[in-house]
Amino acid sequence: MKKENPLKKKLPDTAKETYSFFADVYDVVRQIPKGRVTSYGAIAKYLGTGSSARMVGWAMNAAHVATPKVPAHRVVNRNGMLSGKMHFASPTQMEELLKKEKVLVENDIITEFEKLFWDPAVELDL
DNA sequence: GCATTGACGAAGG
DNA sequence: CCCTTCGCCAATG
Repeated sequence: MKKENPLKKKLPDTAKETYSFFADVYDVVRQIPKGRVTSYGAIAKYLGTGSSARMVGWAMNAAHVATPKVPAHRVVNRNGMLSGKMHFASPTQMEELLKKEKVLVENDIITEFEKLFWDPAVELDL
């Protein structure tokens, strides 16, 4: 069952399969509990690592138009750094959102990232 | 159609 | 331990 896709307006035939990847990424990110965070690599791994973490980040770029809105602010790199904060409406938006969820951010790095880390491959237990 | 880039990550020096 | 290089895969120039 497909839902309305954010990029369906473009939807190249070559990317048809790739599209499932997008949907999966969005679905996983939406399942991230409040106050928790995960990494691009973790998501990629959960999806089978066959796609590489970069594709996750790339998918996030399109997540801005995904419905419902994907909490992309809960996704950071393996370093726990807010690498994509500059892609939000405001460079501080990501940080603000995280702090609202009791996620402390210091110097663009999530404090105790290891403790707040939410691994879909573990939590969702495949 | 080839070259560069990118919200990443792991490995090598 | 810090910095550089390679790999991934799709998009964009």
